[in-house]
Amino acid sequence: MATVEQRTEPLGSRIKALREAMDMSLRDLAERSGVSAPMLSQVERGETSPTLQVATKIAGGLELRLSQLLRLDEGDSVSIVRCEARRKGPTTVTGHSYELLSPPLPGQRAELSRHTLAPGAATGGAGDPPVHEPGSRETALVEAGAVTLVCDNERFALGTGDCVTFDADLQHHFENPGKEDAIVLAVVSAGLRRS
Amino acid sequence: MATVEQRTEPLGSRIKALREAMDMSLRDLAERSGVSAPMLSQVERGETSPTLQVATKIAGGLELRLSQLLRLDEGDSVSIVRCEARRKGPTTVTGHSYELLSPPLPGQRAELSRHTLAPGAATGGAGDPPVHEPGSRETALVEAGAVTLVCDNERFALGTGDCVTFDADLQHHFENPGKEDAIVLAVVSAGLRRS
DNA sequence: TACAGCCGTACGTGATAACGTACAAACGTA
DNA sequence: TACGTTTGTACGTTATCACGTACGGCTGTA
Repeated sequence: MATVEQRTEPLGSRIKALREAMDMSLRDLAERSGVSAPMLSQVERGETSPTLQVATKIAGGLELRLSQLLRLDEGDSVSIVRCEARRKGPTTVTGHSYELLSPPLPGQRAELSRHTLAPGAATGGAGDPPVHEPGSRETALVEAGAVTLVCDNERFALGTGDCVTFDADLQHHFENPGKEDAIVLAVVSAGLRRS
Repeated sequence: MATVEQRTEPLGSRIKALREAMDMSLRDLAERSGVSAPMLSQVERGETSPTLQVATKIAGGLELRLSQLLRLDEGDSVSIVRCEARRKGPTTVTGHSYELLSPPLPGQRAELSRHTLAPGAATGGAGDPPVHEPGSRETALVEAGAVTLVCDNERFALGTGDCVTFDADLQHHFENPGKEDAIVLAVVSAGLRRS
């Protein structure tokens, strides 16, 4: 019977490396995680595919969330986007323009964009599409001017230098109530497909 | 026998919601993922805890990485860090100071920091601690001046407005070769514990 | 009213994940 | 050298995961 040769090895190696980095034996991790030592051994060597239940326990024993543990085997290298090579975002609303600063690669963890808002303008209308994918989270920094964040029908006033973090899958947009241009730097992290 | 009432429901609901959002039936997802429809049904209802193998397949059928799928059940709400409430980072090297812009909460996906580099200064020495946790990834935007990124012994020259993304668990630091202060905005995403 | 088609779920079976125990090798100490 | 301890792994058993099949409930069409 030709065993399917499933790609579970890298995770096993990762677990082993992390465990050893924390200077723990299999039995130490077993006690901390509530998973038996032999099971851990098998998982580390890729001889078995753990259940989400035990995988979660193992991650917990390593003081990690399972999502963090799994995320370790992705992406690579260095990627530069030159100032002049920034991708302009489509201008759908007058008074709002933006550029994408992070590289257009799949598997990015965070997308950086720089938004310019004219006085009185807003990013997207009241209840428009500018809602991000489920599970995504946004961090925004006001570089210049002042803006109002409207998130889930609540309003938050933000001045220059203020920084806000919120669930980006909620209905939200920024407004510029001032007399001058406002510049907002936005970091959207952990988005999904299916817009 | 009192079944353990394991907390696997939220993931199941998530899967169901995503599947329905993509307008797919259990059998559709079964074909796309290679997991049987009855299995999917049980997972969605939290009646069983899938193997990492099949969980990966399910995520694949939803066009997601498993880490992304799992990440959906964390965090919440809005969190503001006022300009004057920024936490100053410890100044260990002369000529380098920085502030933390993102909130000091656990479970953050991305940490935003703003670094000021005096002429000739560098963030951390040559091969010093400023290496982030395994698996973390960093996106840096040069706001002012020019800097040189040294990542894994390779050098990258960056001008104002340039943006770079790289694996932050590699040996790296920034240098300011210019005559004026340089300001770098850094986004570190997906870090782990255990520095 | 039928019938064809799909939906999600209950059932029974084989595969395997996860446990507890027991073992051989490596280490430190007396 | 001999012993106690700890390391990681092999073994056999039980729990449960994952499959294929089959069923009742809906929806739309003839």
